[in-house]
Amino acid sequence: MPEKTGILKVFWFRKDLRIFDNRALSHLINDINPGDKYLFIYIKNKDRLKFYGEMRLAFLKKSLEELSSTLKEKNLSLSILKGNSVEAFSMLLSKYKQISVCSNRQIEPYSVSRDKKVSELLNQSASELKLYSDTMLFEPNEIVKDDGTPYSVFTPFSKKCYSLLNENHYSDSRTLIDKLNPENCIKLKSEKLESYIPSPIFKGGRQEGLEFLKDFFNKGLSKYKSQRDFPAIKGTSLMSPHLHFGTVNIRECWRAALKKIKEKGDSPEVKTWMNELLWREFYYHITFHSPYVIDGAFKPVYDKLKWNYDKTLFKKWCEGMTGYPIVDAGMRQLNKEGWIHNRVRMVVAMFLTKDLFIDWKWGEKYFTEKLVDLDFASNNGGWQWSASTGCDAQPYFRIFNPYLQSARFDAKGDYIRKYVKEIRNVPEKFIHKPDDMTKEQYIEYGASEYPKPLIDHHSAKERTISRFKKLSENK
DNA sequence: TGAAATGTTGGGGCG
DNA sequence: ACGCCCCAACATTTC
Repeated sequence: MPEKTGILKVFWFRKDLRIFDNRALSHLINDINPGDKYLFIYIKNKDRLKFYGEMRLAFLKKSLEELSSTLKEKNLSLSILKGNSVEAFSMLLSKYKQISVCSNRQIEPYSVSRDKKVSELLNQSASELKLYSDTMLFEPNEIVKDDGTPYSVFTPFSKKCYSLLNENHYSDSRTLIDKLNPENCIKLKSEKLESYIPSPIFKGGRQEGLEFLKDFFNKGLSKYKSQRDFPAIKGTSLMSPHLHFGTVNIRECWRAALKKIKEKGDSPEVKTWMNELLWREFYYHITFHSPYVIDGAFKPVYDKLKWNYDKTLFKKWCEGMTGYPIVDAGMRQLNKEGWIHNRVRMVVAMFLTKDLFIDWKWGEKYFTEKLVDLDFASNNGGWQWSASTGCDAQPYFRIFNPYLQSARFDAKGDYIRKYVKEIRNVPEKFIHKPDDMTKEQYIEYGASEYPKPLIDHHSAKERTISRFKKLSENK
């Protein structure tokens, strides 16, 4: 067994798969003395990755490969370790007397408890885990009401964000990677990553993320408010998976928005996007302050709702076979591309929870398995919003009519036609509600294979409202 | 980041 | 010409 050597400085990549403007990495580089040995790691934990869908694994692989080759260009090396985090650091502690680990803080309950365990392990060996703020513009304790308690409503939360926001929150931390002496970079045996077929939209890696951001800055940003709700148009930023894996960071997005405002003046179009970025922030903060949302309603009273647990209905929803074209188009896009347009995300979530009255946790789980951009906080927040179990519950305001949503946001049915091939030749007047066609018309337009609606929206809506009402009466 | 029901208004047809 | 009615379009309220 080799003799244990001196202090090792470790950078632990997690949801920050880039060199550029990486807060913890900037700190590490500043802390490194000329003779210090250092190591870059990513920990491949099979027990966690088994929850990832294949397209998401492909995204992760591509992003890690790109990160690794960026480091290689500087003669530095990324080591991919195996096991869970405690096992990986135990292994390092068996080789090095003392290690100092730098990483960027995560707020998900799982991550918080993992970091606590890692920290305790390291502390036993006079080692440490240092965490920095990078994933969000604000740390959860920074945005609180005047009485010190966290916000549970978005609008006042966002106002507080704007009032406190200054350049320190979004400035480039300038990661001076060139300062490192490559000779001191340790290289350990790396784990292999399995190959999967990527999403047709997102392949992963920082290069793609930057291209998307640039493209959005040039084309979509100044029309964001007016275009973002139409799923047939490329009106959204497509930054979500890159923000999740940190191939592009939140500050780069924020600076892009500010740059646009500087060039073109203050515009509600750009402001709307900034608000969307703050929604992400909001749900992160909610998750941090109310970790019980991982398996329960944000407002616990709604855990008393008696959801349906009908596997047959749920399967139809998963497959995009509900007979509601806009819902089916969304679910088929999810299955095929690992992504759904945000507007349609709300429509399918609303249909599952308010029409089929199936537990939002089932939908949340299915999205977790399928989405490339899956991010716990945004996904959970979005599902609870749709299910009316979250902050600002208000079930009356939270029931979409799938036909009206379809007619309003996909008027010509372009989006529907792209994913629901059975009805692609149906005329506009029937595309949102093929059920209005006669048998002869179904045949005439080649739509005979398309399913009849699983449920009647109007009666389903009434039933759902009465279930919510009953709950508030019993309070 | 709704939808449906209800209320209001104003222009045009028509007796 | 006038007033009444209808109804679309828009606004407000309610769930």
